[in-house]
Amino acid sequence: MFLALREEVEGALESALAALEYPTDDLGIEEPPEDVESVLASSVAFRLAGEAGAAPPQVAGQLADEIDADELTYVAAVQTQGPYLNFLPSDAYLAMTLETATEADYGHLDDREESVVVEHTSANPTGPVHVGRARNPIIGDAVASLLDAAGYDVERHYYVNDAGRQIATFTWAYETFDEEDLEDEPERDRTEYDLVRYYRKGNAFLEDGPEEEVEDAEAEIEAIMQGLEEGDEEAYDRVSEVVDQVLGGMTECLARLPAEFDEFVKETRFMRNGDTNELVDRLQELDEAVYEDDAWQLELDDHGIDKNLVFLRSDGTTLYTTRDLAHHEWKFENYDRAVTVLGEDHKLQADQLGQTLELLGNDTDQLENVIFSWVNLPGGLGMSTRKGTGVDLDDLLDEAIDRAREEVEDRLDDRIRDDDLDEADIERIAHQVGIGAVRYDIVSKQATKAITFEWDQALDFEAQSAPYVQYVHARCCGILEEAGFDPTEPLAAAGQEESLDFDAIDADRLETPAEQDLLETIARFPAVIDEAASDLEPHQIATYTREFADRFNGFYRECPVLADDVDPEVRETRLALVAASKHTIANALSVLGVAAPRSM
RNA sequence: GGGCGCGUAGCUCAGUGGACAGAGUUCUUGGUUCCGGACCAAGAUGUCGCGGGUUCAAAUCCCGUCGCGCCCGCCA
Repeated sequence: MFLALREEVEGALESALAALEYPTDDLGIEEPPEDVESVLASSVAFRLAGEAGAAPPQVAGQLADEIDADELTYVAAVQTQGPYLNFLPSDAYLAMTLETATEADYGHLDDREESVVVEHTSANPTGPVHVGRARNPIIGDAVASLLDAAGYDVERHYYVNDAGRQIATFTWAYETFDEEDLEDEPERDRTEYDLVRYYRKGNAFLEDGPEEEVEDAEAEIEAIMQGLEEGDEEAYDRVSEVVDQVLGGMTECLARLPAEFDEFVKETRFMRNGDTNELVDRLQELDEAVYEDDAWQLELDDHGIDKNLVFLRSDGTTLYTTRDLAHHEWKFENYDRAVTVLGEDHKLQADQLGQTLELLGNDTDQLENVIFSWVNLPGGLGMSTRKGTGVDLDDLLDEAIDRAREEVEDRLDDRIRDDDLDEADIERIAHQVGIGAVRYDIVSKQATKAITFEWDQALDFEAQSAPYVQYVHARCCGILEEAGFDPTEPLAAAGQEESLDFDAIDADRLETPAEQDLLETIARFPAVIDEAASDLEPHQIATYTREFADRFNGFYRECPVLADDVDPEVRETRLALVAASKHTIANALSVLGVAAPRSM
C-alpha cells in the first residue's frame, strides 16, 4: 500500500509543481524521521527557493496549498513543517493496508514475468563447507528468496567446478592413496569428511614428496585434465566418482541451513557439449586476442583491466574462466537476468568475465554480482580446505543448536505461558533458534563488510538477533491461538475454526499511536522488499524485521487484544492487526531463510 | 607498487545528499492480579579515520591522505 501511496504523492506533487511552473525533475521524496507524524515527505522546497525568490518554508506553503488532499485516496492532509512537506496517511490507507496484510502472501509483489538465475556457493567440491564459505549460501539463498518475493521467477544454481586442476589433483590422490596412508580419522561420518583426507594428503605429497614421484603424479594430473578437455568419457567418470561423492556430502551440510538448489551445473557440461571449444574459437577472433608465451590471452588494458586473461594454456587446455564464459552465455540464453553471489577474492575474475562477455557481443546489463567480504577467524587467521584450517559449518550449526537447546531448557521453568512443550518441541525450537541465529547474524550485515567470526557473538540469543524477531512471531501465534485460530494455516483458510469478522474490522478503531505506528510499518513491507530486491541487499530486510519487532512490542505493551474489557469491535480489529503482523514477520523471516516458530 | 572494498558510540552494526547521527550490547534501577519476561520502561557515550573541496544542506558526493582487508597465477 505504501507503494501506491508513494505513487499518488509523486503524481500530486508533480502536478502541483507544474501548476506553479516549477521544474518537476526532482521531487525530493523521502521518508520522514520517526518522530514526524507523516509517512512520506518532500524536501523539494529547498531546491526551488532560488528560483521562486522566496524562502523554502514559503515555497513549501505554496505547494501545500496547491495540493488538494480531498482528491487523494491515501493522503489525508498535506502539512508543512518549515521547509518540509509532510503527507499524512488517510484512514483508507490504513484500512486497505489492514485488509491486504491479512493475506498469507503479504509482501509478495506482483509477477514481473522475468526470470533470474541466482548462482551462489559454487564452492569447489574438495571438502567440508567451512564457516569462511558459509556467507555465500546464506546471502545467496536470501538474495534468491528476496527476488522471488519481489515477483521474479527465480532459479537457484550451484556451479560445480569439476574440471579444474584441483579436482584433477583430488582424483589422482583418491586413486593413489589408501586408507592406511592417511594419518587422521574423518572428523565426521560423512563422505566429504572422509575424502578430503585424500585431498590434503595429495597436496602435502606434491609439496614435500620425493621429486621423481611428484613428477609422475603431476604427469598423471596433467593426463586427467587433457582427458577432460578432449571429452574423454573415462576421465569424466574418474573425476565424477570423487566430485559426486564430495558434492553429495556438501549438499547435505548446506541443506541443514537450509540452502537448496534447483540445479547443480557442472562445468564439464560445457566442455562435453562443445560450447567451450566454440567459445575459444570466437575468443581467438577478437581484436584483443594475442598469442604470447605459447598461450592464448586477451589484452583487456583498453577496457580498464590491466591483467591479461589467459583463456588457453600452452598445453591446449582451457581455464576456469574460459568455461565460465560458455556457462554464462548459456545463462543468457535461458534466463532474463543472472545474479552471481561470490567472494571478494573473485572480483578480478568477475570483472574479466563481464568485460569479455561484452566483447563477445553479450548484453551484460543482465549480469549482476553480489560480492561479499571474507570471514576471518579471530587473530586474523584465514580458513582453508586444503590446509585444513577453519571452523566447519557443521560444527558451527551443532554448537548453535546445542546452545539453543540449553537456552530453551533453562527457560522452561519460568515460562509464563502454560503450553507444555514436549521433547519434540524443544528439539524443534533448538533447531529453529540455533540455526536462525547463525543465519541472521550473517545475513543482517552488509555483504561488503568484513566479518571476524566469533562464537559468542554469532550465538548471542538476545539483542538484535534472530530469536528477538522470532519471539515476536511466536507472540503473534500465541494470541491467534488463544483466539481460536490455527496459526500454522493462513488466517483465511477454510480449515480455520474461527474467522475474522471483516465487517467488524475498521482501521478507524486503531486509535492509539502504537497501533498506527505498527500498521504504518506493516504498510511499508512491500516497499522494503522492492527496494532490497533492486539493490540485491537482503540485509535491508533484516533491518526491517528489527524495526518491525520494536513496533510490535510497543503495540503489545499498550494494547491488549483479548482482555475482557476490550470492546468486541476493537478486539476484532486488533486481532486483524495481529494477523497482519504475523504474516509480515513470517514472510520477512522467510526471505532471510530464518524459521518462524509458532512457539519458543 | 597498482586496482577494488571497508573505516560511524568501549564493542557489534544500521543509516550513503536533507529534519537534533540511530539501534543493540554493557552498567544501574524499575516492571508479570492482565494475550508469552528470549519482553518492556528510564538513565549516555560520537573529531561519522584525518585534511581539503562542491552544495542552501555532506557520515553520505569529489580530491588527497592514513589504517585494515581482498586481488594482481598458464589456480579456482
